[in-house]
Amino acid sequence: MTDSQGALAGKRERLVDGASKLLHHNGVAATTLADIAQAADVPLGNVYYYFKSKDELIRAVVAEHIEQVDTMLNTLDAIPAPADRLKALVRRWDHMREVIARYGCPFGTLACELDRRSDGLDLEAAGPIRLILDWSAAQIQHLSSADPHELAITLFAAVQGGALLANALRDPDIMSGIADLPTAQSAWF
Amino acid sequence: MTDSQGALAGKRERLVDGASKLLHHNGVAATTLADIAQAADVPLGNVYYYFKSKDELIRAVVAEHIEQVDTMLNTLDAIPAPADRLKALVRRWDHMREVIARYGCPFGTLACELDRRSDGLDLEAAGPIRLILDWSAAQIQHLSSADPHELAITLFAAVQGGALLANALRDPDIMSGIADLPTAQSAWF
DNA sequence: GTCTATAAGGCGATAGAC
DNA sequence: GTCTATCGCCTTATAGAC
Repeated sequence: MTDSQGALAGKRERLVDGASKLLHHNGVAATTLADIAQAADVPLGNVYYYFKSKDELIRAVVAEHIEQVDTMLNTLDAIPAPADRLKALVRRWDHMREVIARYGCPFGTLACELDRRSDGLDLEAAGPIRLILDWSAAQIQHLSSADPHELAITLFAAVQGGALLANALRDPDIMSGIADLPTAQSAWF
Repeated sequence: MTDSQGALAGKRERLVDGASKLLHHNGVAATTLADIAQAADVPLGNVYYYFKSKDELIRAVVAEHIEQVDTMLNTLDAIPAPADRLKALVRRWDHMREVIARYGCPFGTLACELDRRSDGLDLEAAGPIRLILDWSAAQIQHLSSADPHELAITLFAAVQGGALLANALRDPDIMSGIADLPTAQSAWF
């Protein structure tokens, strides 16, 4: 119950964690329930005791992402200066550069793939992105007289665009280049 | 033979054009050969006379994208000043902002979805992006003493990140905001 | 070259024993 | 609550008439 990664965690938790990883690495469409069940060491038929459909399992993954972002932003709030909080945010993506170069940003790629749907899931998948943008805008409000919403978008667009290019070109250094930008360093705040 | 969009174009051309649109709007996985055949007004079984598999049809779509980018860049080359060429490049994406807000950048989303594969198609899908980056770097070389490759990535990352956020938030104005940036305006070249 | 009919396989989802 | 067996559908791909 307490272990968030290992085999001792609850079955529901193992299913969500396994699905999260597989969706990121292989994409939504290529990931089957059989794959997820195997990764979580749960028999296929038992998945439906915890989730009534594949879509609902994906929804749980999105909710888990939102939870992770929320935790991350709360951690960043402990940093005294707002400008340093923003720099630390960008540094998080730089630290994930190897994974990003292979599989892209987990939030960005999932939003991109689910955005093509017209059930509610397309908008839900934007949740983590909305959270980060709103938080960033709040930090910027302390720093600049310019439009915080617009500056937040500029900042995170650089991160997401950098992640996309790093992934397409399989080049982790692109993420570092983005993190070193004056933009990301909040020199213009 | 000469019509590139209408029903008079050759079947192969209609198939590629229809597939290109459907892959952009619905994604690779959700698009079936039956959908493509119907959009192109070609019987399902006949598709296999022109393409030996779905993957090869997707490959043809990527090749078509590369062709389109090549044509676009040649057109931009007619603009006298390199700085104006770069601005015009970014403006192209701004002009597509409504489509981008609904379906994302055609090149970016396709690269993102195909990047999760390990056959050759993942790297081929990065072709349009590579072309644009190389061309941008060449323009920047006329303008700045800084690293042209890095500046080109900064510029196009802003465009691609903006497209991703515009799509996730369903907000076309984000694309305009990116186009108005000093970065995109090449103020720092 | 064109098209219909269908084969072959994989998937999400369910039934029902335990 | 757990798990096995399997159903029914959809998709890619092919066989073969025209």
